[in-house]
Amino acid sequence: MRAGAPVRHEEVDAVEGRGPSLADVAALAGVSTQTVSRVSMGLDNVRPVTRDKVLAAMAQLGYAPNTAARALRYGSFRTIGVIAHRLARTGESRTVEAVVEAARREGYTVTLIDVESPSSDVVSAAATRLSHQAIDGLVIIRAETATPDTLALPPRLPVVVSDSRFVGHHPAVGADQTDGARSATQHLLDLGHRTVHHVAGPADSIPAQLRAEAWRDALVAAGSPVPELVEGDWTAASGYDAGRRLAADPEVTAVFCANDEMAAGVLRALHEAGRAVPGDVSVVGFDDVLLAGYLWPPLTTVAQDFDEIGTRLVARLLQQVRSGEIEDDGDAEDLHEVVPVSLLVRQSTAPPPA
Amino acid sequence: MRAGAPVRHEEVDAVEGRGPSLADVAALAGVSTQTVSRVSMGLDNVRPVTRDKVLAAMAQLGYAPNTAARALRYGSFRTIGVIAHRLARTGESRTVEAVVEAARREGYTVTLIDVESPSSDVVSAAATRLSHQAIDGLVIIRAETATPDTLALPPRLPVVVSDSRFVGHHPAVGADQTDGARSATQHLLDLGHRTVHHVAGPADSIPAQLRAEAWRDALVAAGSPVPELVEGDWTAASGYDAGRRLAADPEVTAVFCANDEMAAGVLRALHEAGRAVPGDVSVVGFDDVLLAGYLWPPLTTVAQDFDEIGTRLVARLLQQVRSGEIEDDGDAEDLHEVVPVSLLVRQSTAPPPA
DNA sequence: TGGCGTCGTGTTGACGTAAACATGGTGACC
DNA sequence: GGTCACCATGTTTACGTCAACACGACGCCA
Repeated sequence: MRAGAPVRHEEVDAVEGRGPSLADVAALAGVSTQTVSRVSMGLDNVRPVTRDKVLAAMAQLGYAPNTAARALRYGSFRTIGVIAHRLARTGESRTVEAVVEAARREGYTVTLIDVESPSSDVVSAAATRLSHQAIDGLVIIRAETATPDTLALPPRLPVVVSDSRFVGHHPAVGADQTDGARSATQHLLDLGHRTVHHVAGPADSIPAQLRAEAWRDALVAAGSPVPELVEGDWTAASGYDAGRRLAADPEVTAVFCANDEMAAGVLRALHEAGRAVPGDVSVVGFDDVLLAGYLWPPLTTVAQDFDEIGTRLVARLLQQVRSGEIEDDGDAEDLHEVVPVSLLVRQSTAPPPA
Repeated sequence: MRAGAPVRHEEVDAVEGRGPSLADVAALAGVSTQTVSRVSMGLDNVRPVTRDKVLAAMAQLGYAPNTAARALRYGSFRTIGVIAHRLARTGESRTVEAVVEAARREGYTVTLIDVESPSSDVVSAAATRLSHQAIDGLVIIRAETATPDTLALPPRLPVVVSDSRFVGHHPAVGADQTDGARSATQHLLDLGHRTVHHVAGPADSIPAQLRAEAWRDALVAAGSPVPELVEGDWTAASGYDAGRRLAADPEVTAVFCANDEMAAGVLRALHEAGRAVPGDVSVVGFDDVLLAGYLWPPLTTVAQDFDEIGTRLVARLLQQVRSGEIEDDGDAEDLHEVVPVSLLVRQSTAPPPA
């Protein structure tokens, strides 16, 4: 039930720390509220003398427009909601930062919810919570394990998502997972490796699936044997575990990791096992996190253009907000924007040992 | 000028994708808006029969309460603002994540602004943007180079900050920088190093100053010579530059870096110079970023308890919000909460070479 | 000089909600 | 059986802002 949740306001109500309003400024300046409103909005049909009086009064009282009242008038909050999963991890914060910045350029602010789990019910609850707050649209970042069928979103709320499970349901913007994984794998094959091992993300994650698939396809296309993949959970710790197993196998000369954090774990495991990188084993990551270039050796990785993704997410969302149309059906092709990625070759990859 | 920025609303205005209101539901259910309001708020002084009629009408129309109107009535959005500097960097996202989570537990959501520069005017502008009725309180995370004198904040807005430059002006919660830097330095001295070099953060950053001071004090207290410090800008790249200089000096056997990212840069520079860590040179960082344990070698560092900091920031802020009092003066001691840090000894530190 | 546009400013009303107050009906108690 | 308390519900009003309209003053041109 959307509307049944009681909202307790007593404490806040008791405070009433309301600031000065148009009326207060108007009284002080000796003009009408409408004139103050005009000055506040920067309209030019106010005499300079009057304007100055009003500005002085505003400054004296510390006036700032009341967003709630404006939102009520306009039916718009100029705010977008963002649901992110484990903000501090991986590319999450990069994307959020880009979304925040893109929104700012458009005059929108961002309200953020961080969910511990990307499952449908948790994301649904977060969306409902946000919709009760003041938002005009919603950006869902990597609701990896949520499916469109089970995700209950408020009606009439524009939505964009940053991964591709929702293609055909909501507009999506995402990095070209497939091309990234393919070129990472191909890079290692081109260096002369017989095959490439893969440390994958969790099986229920769509990006993890796409990357694993592209890795497999690249191997098959090259006629290379396809080793069993090792599944991690995106964390460096899981990469370390995977790395220990891979390090024990002298056949392993090339590892493609589904993200940089797991790659860092693999690197540590290889170091501990005394296997040289890239001399004995080459390693490639995905994401280009800030520290990727300062791991040892500096990590070859697939760089996602987070800024571009954030910008396009916001653009796509505001397009819906402004048109008043929710793109919840229509041509699936149109709904999915793919942002190119680029392979950053650093020093963790080399030809296999002779 | 606080209120002068014109706000364009035409496009949004034209859309008017307004949902059903109390009045619509009331008309359909054949009751007054007030009764609908009571049902919507979950009050119990409504006859079950009437309630059911209203609930049915709500469901039929897909009614959801209008947040703007509620906020206007109450003078509160149940939202707190967070100003962060370079969200994707360092411990920033960890703190933001903790603040978001703590706010959620209290029934508040978080509106986020990410500023590119921590200077006074930029932060002031951000605060103004967030200001007043749109948020009930403001958390400023590391306004490192802003000073209380030049930082113009909206009046009557509860504020907490996460570093200590504002002690005596706003309540602050922060990690125990001094103890962290001291124990990091002492740890290296205890291992037998003659002295400890320091890669500092930018000179205008308060945490950087505190860490550098504590490092110096620890050396002086131990009767060790105090080498010239090397200044970085928190980035791994600057740490790398600093590391190249330090690596060239055979006298250097121990380096304390003001954050983990610069430590990562130093590690890379030492590796490239062929100096073993920790065999030839020991390195300590600060922050315990997610990858710290998976650098090579795993980095000894000072862990900040970001969760605790975030929780206390929110608690402190809501205390002000609820009491309606702004703690902008009073006992400076009371205004500054220090959260303990802990030294995590991993494998990047060892006794100096014989 | 009279009519008419234009410009600066004031007045009214509406956005959706909920508190405060008003009303009318029911039952209890003396 | 009359008074009173109480309960469910309706009516009024205010929150702050801004669009729409109203209005008076001035200047322009016929």
